[in-house]
Amino acid sequence: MARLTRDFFDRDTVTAARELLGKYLLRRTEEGLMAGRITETEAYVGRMDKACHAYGYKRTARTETLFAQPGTAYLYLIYGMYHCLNFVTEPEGQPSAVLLRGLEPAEGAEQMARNRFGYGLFQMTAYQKKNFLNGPGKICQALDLTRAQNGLDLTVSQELFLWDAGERPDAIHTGKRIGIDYAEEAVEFPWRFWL
DNA sequence: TTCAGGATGTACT
DNA sequence: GTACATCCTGAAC
Repeated sequence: MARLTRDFFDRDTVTAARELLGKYLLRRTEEGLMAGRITETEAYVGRMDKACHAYGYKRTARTETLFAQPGTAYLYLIYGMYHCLNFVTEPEGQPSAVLLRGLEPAEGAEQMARNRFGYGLFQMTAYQKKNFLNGPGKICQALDLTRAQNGLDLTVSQELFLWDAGERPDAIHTGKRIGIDYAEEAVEFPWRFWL
């Protein structure tokens, strides 16, 4: 029962991606507190992974955050209209991160629904309920996360952080990552994890 | 339930 | 100019 600290992120990215399953993401805004249980993640390792924005230590304005200290939030705009949230891992200077792909609502679901659809839980269709937070863009939309949160230190921030509630996930599934068909041999890396 | 197509803007070549 | 760690809609099955 504690906040995740620097040492949680300061290690092998694939291990961190697995360990994040079952942990809680907390988001505080003026509208209140929102929280969700992490159900799906992916690992990205710049050192040798062609799917990573910082592959081969490529340094640009966008990838700069990936080189930051572990426990930093990396957010970027994708397809011109969505955002993706990542947690930077490994020692500073090793550009690596875990992408958040799935969340199970735990607190503030009403607000998440409003952020996502413009109306409350009660008015959501069955289809919308089933596909509520099962994608990186959906999560950022629900939690009101944009590039404004890029670079946040998750170990000290009061608006975005992670929490270990002491739960032990039972079965962890493993598979290929989504949406990286351009990444050649890295397409096959089994670096996607879900409950 | 699956699939194709379009939306939309920024980063990088 | 091209590609992109996505999502939604509508049509076909």
